Amino acid sequence: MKEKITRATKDYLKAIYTLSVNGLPASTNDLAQRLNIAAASVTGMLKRLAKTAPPLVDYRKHRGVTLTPEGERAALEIIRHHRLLETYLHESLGFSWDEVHEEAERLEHVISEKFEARIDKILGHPTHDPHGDPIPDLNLVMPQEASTQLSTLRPPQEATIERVDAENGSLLRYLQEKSLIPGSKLKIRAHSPFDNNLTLEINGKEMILGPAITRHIFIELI
Amino acid sequence: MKEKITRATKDYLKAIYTLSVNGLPASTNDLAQRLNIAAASVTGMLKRLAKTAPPLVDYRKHRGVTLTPEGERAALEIIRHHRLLETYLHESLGFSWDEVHEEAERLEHVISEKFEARIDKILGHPTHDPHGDPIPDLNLVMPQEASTQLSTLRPPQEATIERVDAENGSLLRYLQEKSLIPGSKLKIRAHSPFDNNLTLEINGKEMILGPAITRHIFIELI
DNA sequence: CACTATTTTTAGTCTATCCTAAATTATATT
DNA sequence: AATATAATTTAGGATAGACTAAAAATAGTG
Repeated sequence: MKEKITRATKDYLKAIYTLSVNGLPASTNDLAQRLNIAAASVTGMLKRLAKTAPPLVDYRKHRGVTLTPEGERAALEIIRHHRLLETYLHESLGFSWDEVHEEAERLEHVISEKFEARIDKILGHPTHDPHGDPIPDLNLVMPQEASTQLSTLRPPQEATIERVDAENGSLLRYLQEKSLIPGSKLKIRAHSPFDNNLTLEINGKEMILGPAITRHIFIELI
Repeated sequence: MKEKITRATKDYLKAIYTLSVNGLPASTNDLAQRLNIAAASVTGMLKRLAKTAPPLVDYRKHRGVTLTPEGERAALEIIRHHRLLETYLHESLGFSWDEVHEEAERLEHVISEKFEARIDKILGHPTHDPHGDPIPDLNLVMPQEASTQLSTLRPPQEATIERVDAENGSLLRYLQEKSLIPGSKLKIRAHSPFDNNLTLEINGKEMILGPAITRHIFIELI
């Protein structure tokens, strides 16, 4: 009775999942932008996804989509593949953290459960990928995700970087150069009003970062 | 000017390559069988492949297909991916030799040149995959392939198994159980006429094998 | 609350790749 | 050479997933 879940379907489910973390439905337009597909095409696809058996999404005209339990399950499976792969590419194959996303994006659709199990074991059942994103466990339970943005801190708070929310290669390379990576400890030295720049210290080095950057960095207070 | 080479295209090129090792064209029917596609569909696809720019195959009605230099290049790239992957899955991820084919079949289409280069390096630039099939090198030059069938030997010849030509999982498991794997040394003890069974000794154990098996095993005389 | 700007959907196409059934061509056998 | 069998091609469709242009619905603003 199970419908075949194609590559395109998986991409949609994954996108819907990440766009609706807060529980709110994902909009047609946001999906179109993230998937690089015309909005009209997204509408067509959502209709199809909504009438599979069992339905993968809950879609209502002009109101956006959410995942059904089945859809969420499928999304989590792919996300688990993706993040395990990113970790594996980084740890075992020496890919830099700005390269792993693109490669994992292609591999995630074709690896078997066996492949997944092997790399999971080799990596020691990791809970987070190189960007700090949580990896759903074998039962597809998603670990807690760091949710405090660096941009919300004020002196003299101190924190550890837990997660970086970016797929863009050049931004990631920039962050790495500044040691703005998961695990780094930092102290807030100053905050400037109006532009919301933060002055912070990492590894004894001071730097000033604007909100366009600090919004993408998630931390845990020390 | 380069045409996009799709997944289906690659599958066809690979199949044509392996079906025409001897230089003879591959037939529509053989391709259909190997690819599990209706013969009529193969005809349609071959026509398309013949009129890309540059053409990937040389196709003439009722005469079969051969690869053009461009087609052969593309085929060798995929075969390199496939065989490197099989080797990697076996050596580094602990897949058994009867499992690697299926997994590699899916992965070969999506790995990047970087991924290829990494596993090639990790494996020490292997020249043969776990079944003994030669792996084209970086310049796509194919190493010499063992071409003497075990079925042609007669007592008291001795040989080393170089290659096993099979994709079927249960046959592969059977061969492994009998130590009929690349590297094994064997002695021909007897040959029975009519049924062409061979009695041979491997690791001190004797066994009798019919031509349905010995035809798929390729050796190098000692 | 009416009007405009934005978002979303409808309608009509397109391409790649597959299918089945029928027609044609090639090969083998008398 | 005539015929039967096998292999191949033609013809006509189907489907998934994308596109553009135009229509419709929603949301924001005076």
